[in-house]
Amino acid sequence: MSPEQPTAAPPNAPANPVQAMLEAPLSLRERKKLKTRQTIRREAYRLIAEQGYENTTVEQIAAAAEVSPSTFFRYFATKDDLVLTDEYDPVMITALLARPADEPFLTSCREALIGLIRELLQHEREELLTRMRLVTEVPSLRAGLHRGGNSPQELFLVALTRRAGVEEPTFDMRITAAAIGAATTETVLQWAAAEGEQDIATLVDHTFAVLESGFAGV
Amino acid sequence: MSPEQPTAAPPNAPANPVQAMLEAPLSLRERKKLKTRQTIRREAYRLIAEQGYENTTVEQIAAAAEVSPSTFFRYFATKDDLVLTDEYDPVMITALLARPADEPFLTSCREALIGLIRELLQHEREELLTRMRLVTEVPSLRAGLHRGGNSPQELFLVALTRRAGVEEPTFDMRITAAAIGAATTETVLQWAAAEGEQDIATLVDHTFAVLESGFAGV
DNA sequence: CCATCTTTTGAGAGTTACTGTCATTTGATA
DNA sequence: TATCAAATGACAGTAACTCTCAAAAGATGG
Repeated sequence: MSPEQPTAAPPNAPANPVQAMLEAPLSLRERKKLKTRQTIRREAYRLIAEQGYENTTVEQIAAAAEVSPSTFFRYFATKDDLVLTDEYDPVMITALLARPADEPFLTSCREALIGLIRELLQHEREELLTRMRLVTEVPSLRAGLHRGGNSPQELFLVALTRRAGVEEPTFDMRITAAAIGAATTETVLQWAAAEGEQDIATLVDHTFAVLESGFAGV
Repeated sequence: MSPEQPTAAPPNAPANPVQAMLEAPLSLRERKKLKTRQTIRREAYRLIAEQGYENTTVEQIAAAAEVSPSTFFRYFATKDDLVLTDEYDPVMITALLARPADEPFLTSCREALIGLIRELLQHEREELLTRMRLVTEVPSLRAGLHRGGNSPQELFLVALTRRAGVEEPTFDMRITAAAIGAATTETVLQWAAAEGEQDIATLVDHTFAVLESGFAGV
């Protein structure tokens, strides 16, 4: 019924996950869907840049993308999802699970994060900046960041649970994922707030140093 | 225009902040406002318990509380605020700032938290449990937890900034507040998920031990 | 007690995000 | 070319808000 998200890259996919997804052979139907999705997003970002997020209605976006409002909601469950969803969570989880299991989890996170972000910056730097700026500025988006499923917090929790090979996460895992996820989010937002002028790897390193130190500095 | 929140307890208020707020001399107008606010909340919780959160409309709540929908929104900016807002943030900040300035921030947080929670449990244990259960279950509430102003994250950030005596929080303060705030939230939710049967002081202690250790265990 | 000013309230109209249904179109398949 | 499944659009409906304005009720000074 609803259009599928692009599937996660398999473990043996090419090094660049973004390219990997784009290179996959697609049927006409799938190409059209992808195109529609991209058109909606593109037109949405254009209108939002012109008028602001709150002043841009779903109806306007749908009209600009030449689809009906119904169709808009078939591609994005909510207006917020335009900005909040991306397709990198599975990639990040894969990257996390690819790290040695006996490595401290903080180290795994730092390395996986830096790797993924570097990749993203090469291809979608501007879009990422725009998105993060919107998230910072629009309250409903800021809130939505922590909604079920696609928050960094959930992501780290899944990785931790799987790595431990258990079904249900423990309390320790929950608080760990929560803390690391929140700190990570804050770091990316900080980077966007500085217009991307600070080196994000340095910021991430710094964040994880603070986490590792047990917040000794404050 | 909009009804005022009960003001923060002054530094030299009685030990129990809840009582302190209730003991303040109130004009007839203020008493009515407080009563209206309490009635709305009480009727709302009653209806929500019967029908669930999503199935309970603002119109129903307003009718049950015998006010107009307009008035509902004068008392609660959003339906979510019924569950998400409380009046303890200023109390917590005061408690945090009352700790010695050279104490590690983590210690200050742990002690202030345990103190406040113990206080709350004596008077509003059931309501707190209900609220936290709702927050866990209803997605929009879970998201709203992190919205501007009344999240633990914001609260810790304000405390950190004031304690350092500066205007703008540093990057370190941001990630620290984010991590501690998220871990704290998770802890309280865990307590509620276990129906309040675990000792919350023990849970909090455990959480802060994990934070202090630099996540050495995972 | 009365007159006046201010705050609070209710009524009503309007906007917008979202849901659900159903008939039509369009790509896939044999 | 005929058939089936997926995608779309039109439409009606719901509910959370927002705004405006006039009426009601408490505060205040005489």
